[in-house]
Amino acid sequence: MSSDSLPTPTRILQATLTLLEAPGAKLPTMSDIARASGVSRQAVYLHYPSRTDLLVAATRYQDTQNDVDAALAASRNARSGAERLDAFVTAWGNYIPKIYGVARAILAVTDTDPEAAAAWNTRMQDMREGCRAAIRALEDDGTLPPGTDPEQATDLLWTILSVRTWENLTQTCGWSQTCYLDTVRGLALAALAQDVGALTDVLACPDPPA
Amino acid sequence: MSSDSLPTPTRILQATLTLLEAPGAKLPTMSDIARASGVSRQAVYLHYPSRTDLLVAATRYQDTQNDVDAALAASRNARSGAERLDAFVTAWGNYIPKIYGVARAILAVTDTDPEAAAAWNTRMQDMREGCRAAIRALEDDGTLPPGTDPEQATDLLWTILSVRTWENLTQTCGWSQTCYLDTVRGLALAALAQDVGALTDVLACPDPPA
DNA sequence: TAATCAACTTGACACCGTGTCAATTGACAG
DNA sequence: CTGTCAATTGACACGGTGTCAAGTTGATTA
Repeated sequence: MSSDSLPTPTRILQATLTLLEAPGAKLPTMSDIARASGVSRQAVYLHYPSRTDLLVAATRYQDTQNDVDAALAASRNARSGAERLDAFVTAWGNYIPKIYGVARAILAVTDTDPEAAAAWNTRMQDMREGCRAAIRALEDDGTLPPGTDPEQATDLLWTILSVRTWENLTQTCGWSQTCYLDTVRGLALAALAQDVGALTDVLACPDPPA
Repeated sequence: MSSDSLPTPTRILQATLTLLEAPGAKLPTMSDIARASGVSRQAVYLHYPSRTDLLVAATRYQDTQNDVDAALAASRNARSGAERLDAFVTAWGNYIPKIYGVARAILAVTDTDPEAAAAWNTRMQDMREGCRAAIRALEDDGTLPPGTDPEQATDLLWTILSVRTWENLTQTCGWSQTCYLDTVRGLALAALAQDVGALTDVLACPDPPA
């Protein structure tokens, strides 16, 4: 087994991700994680001094595994601003499901642990850069609505693309991923690229509203 | 003091709301609440068997105090669908800041306590009815984008008007309430009432992006 | 005046999860 | 053989929730 030969910190991270990504799982305790890692509870603390540290390390590890930057960089090749926005929404929207488990765990402790909140914020700041770039491309095209402050447009796009929005539509409302993508893409184009028809035939997915 | 003459359960609820509504406050413990109520910790459990029960009771109490229904009912008088949507967004958007403290506390335990999640969901279901009605008005006007399923349009509006969205824009991004309102109104009109100019000059609030 | 009853208090305790500490084991390297 | 490092074991403190039993207080009723 390759997992036996991996260094302990990595084994712990992988076990953490496995627990976090299990659909509909309860938020794991340190004991759960230790057990799943095949390691004592104290060994976990030996490598990650607190639960928050571990969760943050888990996101970082996950990012290196998934190569976010590569996925998001694809949108840089788009010519028009609208195309770029489209590509960015698609790339990020498809990335969210991969990180949702970890995001959920971090967001859950965010209310009580300011350190976790800070870590998550800087994590999301990177994504915000992508929003910023997409908005700037629209700005160059002159397709932004008249009188729009690019900073606020970035905030809006960033909010539309937030994990919470994804969670609401797919988890609470039961939308499929493709339906989510179509809608959010249409919403972004309609609101920020003045694309009138962007939402035509979009809100019509054959989904059972769970 | 009028608060001395109030029945204990009510005093507890009021103290809870006061703690919850204090800006930037930590989530209060049962001891905090008892102390603020001028009552022993066990007296709290005497009336509310669990923290979740207390929080849920606090929202209900708050709703009766604020008379949500009256505020939201105003939107029923609008003639056109777009006007109705506008009025509803304004009414609900102005209600969110009042309930945010409690909402925050309930949402925080939602991840671990399914009972709290259920209570909050039914709480939000009422609001969803308002979304549904606004969408239906647009449907009657024929202003919904072609090929739109009203149920999904409702989901989308409901998500746009979610507490999380408000939280993201006003708390995290530092937007003013009026800026939030203008933007969300514009977003809803642009996306669901095909109002092309709804976002013109809207994303231009003189706010310091905190 | 005395008994009663409900609301409330006091203080203890169990349970769980986080985080800490100290003593111990086992393997590997010089 | 000895040191060192990683990991284990088992104990403990702390904070928060929730429970329990015994006592207090004050108003009502006999």
